Amino acid sequence: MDTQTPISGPHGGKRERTKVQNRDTILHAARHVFAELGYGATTVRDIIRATPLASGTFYNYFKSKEEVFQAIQDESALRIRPRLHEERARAETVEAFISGTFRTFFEFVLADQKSFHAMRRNTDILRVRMDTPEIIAGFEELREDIEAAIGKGVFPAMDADYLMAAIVGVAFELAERMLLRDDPNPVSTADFATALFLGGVRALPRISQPDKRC
Amino acid sequence: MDTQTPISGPHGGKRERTKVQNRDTILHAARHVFAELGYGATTVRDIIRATPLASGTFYNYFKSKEEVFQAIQDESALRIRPRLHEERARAETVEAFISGTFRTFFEFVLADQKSFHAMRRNTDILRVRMDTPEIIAGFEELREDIEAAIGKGVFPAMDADYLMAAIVGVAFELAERMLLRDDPNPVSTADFATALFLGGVRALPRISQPDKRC
DNA sequence: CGGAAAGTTGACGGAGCGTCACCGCATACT
DNA sequence: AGTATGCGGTGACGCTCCGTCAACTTTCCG
Repeated sequence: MDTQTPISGPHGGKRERTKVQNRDTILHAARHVFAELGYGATTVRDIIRATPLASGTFYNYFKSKEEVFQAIQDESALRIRPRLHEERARAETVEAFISGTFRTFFEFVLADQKSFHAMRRNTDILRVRMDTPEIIAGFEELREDIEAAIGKGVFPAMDADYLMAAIVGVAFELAERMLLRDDPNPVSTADFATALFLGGVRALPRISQPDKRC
Repeated sequence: MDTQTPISGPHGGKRERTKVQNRDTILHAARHVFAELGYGATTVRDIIRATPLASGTFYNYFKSKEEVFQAIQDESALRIRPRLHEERARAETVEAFISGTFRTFFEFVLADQKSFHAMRRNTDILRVRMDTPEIIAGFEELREDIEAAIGKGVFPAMDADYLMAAIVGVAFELAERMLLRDDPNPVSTADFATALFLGGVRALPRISQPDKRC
């Protein structure tokens, strides 16, 4: 007995195992293809071809390339969301709230560069941003954290929705610019954003020679 | 003579006239279809079908739906760019520079709502932003205007590239939020952004009840 | 008026799409 | 172990969209 243990248990079953394995195979291949061709140029067939599976099998797991992409994005969002939330929940000051958010985000983006680039980049001039359920939840969590901070008296009472949008806009746009630089520096990028949100343009770090790059 | 004036001049020629007319027909149809289906779901065939022209004719004018979309975007960009530039060139203070930029932008977006929405919205959760040559030129113009303002002593010496990115990020993200509201108000939205850039979070307009909408 | 050039047409081969009847293998039951 | 059951992988199929191009129509101009 127990020679090659085809345990029929609900989790050790062959069915279950190949199911997660197939899903993983597809996601892995998709990550590769998206990075290679960009989101826009990628076809479902490209992903399938990068896989030993048949086309029908793909559709057992995902409805479209959008859904695959979404699954990949959600994975990233799920990794960073708790970090951001904890950072902000701990914050006793505006400084800690803002700087913690930006620093965590830019550091994550740099580490997760590949996924972030695939997310924003596309063929040529078309940029794509997919706001998956997890990402939208992240935005709403930010808004709630702002509202909580207002409640705690850390922030003045203001339009939390607009502030959330402003933070998101700056975070994504600066992240992209940061990645274009020769030596991306999440700390100094976060410092820039933090100074802006704390004191406005006049509080921005002074520099003698603006960091000029195309 | 001069019954239906088939003037053969280089500009009154029938050839020339139908050329601009066809192009216009396609652009008009495309605007309609993009607004109807969203950018992602639209196919070249959809645009052709919304037109009395044959498929081959379409390709005499545009290579792809991307190119049509780009032409539409460029049109908007060409309308707003000079306004923004003049506003900023006139600015003698940081206030005027920032507030002029945001106010002009949000007012334009509201008026041009349809085009902007087609630009950002897409099927469900996928957002598309196409940075056409004209739009990129607009970003670079903003950076140059910032650098010029630094030169004039209006701005302190800072990372103009990052500031440009921050302004762009806030402008686009707030514009989208603004359009989601029941009664979009470009002035108060611009006031919010301006206060943020002038004095940071603590300078933001106070409100008793945050404007909560999903 | 007539020849040349420019522009339009739509049918065509090629590719991606999503489906579904088929079938092999893991699972469940005796 | 042997057998029945049905899950899920397979890939060919019908469909749509793609971009092209040879044939045709219209405009231009001498």
